[in-house]
Amino acid sequence: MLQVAFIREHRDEVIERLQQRNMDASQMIDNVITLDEQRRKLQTQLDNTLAESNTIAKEIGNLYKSGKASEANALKEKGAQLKEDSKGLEDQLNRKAEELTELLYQIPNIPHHTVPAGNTDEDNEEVFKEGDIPKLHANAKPHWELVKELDIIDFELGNKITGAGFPVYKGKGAKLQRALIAYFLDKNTAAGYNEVQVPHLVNEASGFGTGQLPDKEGQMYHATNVEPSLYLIPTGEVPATNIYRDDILSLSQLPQQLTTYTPCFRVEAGSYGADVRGLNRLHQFDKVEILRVEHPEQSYKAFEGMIEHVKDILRELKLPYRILRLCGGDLGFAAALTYDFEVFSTAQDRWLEISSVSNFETFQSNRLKLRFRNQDGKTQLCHTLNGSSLALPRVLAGIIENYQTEDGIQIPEVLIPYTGFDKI
RNA sequence: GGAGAAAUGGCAGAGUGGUCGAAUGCGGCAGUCUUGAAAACUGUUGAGGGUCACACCUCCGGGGGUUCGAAUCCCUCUUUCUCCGCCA
Repeated sequence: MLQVAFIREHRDEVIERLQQRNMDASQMIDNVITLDEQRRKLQTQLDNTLAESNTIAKEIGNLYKSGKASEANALKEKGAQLKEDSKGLEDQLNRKAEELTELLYQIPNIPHHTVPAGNTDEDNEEVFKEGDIPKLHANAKPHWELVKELDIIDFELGNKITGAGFPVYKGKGAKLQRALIAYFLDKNTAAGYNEVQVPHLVNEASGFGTGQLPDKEGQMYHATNVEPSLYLIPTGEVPATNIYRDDILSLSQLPQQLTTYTPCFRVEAGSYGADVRGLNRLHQFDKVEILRVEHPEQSYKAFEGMIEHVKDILRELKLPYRILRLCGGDLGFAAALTYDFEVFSTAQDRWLEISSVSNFETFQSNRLKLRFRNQDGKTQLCHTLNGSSLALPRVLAGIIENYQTEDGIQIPEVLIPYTGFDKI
């Protein structure tokens, strides 16, 4: 969420930069400024009332001590009246503050100045491309056919147990999946990310902290038969980032680098057609995530570092990929800048998104109250970043499709030590 | 699941109705001393709101209550610890 003080001081700039998202925020921004003014006015009134009430309470204490009970009793009435006043003011203040917060929740992050204009994914800007697209044999097939023939991923079985979008990985398919997870985690920890295992259900405060709530309420599975209700995580980002909620880090604690492997659960309502075939879109999938908490001056350098890291993994896997800089219209609610990685699937003849690296700047940390103590000893909001390294199903799809041969699927060399076999 | 105890600033730990945003110690920061460091000494050191800056307000696990006044009393929830039971 954007900082009110920033909005107040940079009204025109905020409106102008949000236009990059194809939204006219002027009305919202002006409402924020008005609500904030009203809020502060009420706060002052309340403070003054409480100050008076405090003074009287002290006086009464002194009067009792000096034995002037009757005078003290006279003052009590006034104190009671002030208390009543303060309650009324407090109610008004809370309502106003809530209204302001709700409005702020609806305003997305300000795009980074490099974010290109545009409405849809067609307007995303390709910034990098690497790797050879393999020439497949004549009988090459998409992964959903291959995995069925080889009996390594069973969609129908998952459908029986749970429903569509919850596949069962079997035999070498399961092993390959596990190999990828181990390989990703090893790469990430070698690069300095600390491995953590986190809960797969989170409370409401965590959902708000990273910005999934209230924006993506409908996208998350929600367990409501427990009190308080819990959400199944749509990404490891949510629990991992919330590790830092309400923290004040020292300069020496920055940067923080985490990596975590988690399943991810997404409702994905309204999806249909070829986009969602096979592994392309699931309700449950695995992902290894990398996450950083950075000094604001370092965050874009860190962003580049994360991009290079993901590149390195894809190079090792020898998968052809490209990097897109998301346009304003495609940029996620909380992100200031996002680069998507896409692997080319030869058999499907299309690009599959396998990673998304974002800098949220202070958007998440403002909600999280994640701060650090700067050189002047003042608290200041950190920048948060995260990215997938990587999302499993589409990497799996990319490997299965691009590495297919007439007599089975070759395993990428770097994975063989993890799988223990070189062909499926 | 049962019984008991507890939750205070970065940490430890005082504080049972007004003089408490809170003793003291440790840690942190700054200074003195030193060639430099350590030690010692001196000062300083929670967060948020508000203000040009002060003033002022809020916060002692969360929420609610009693009172003119709550860290302190009451209710409730959560968490932690000890003992017992059960269990992957």
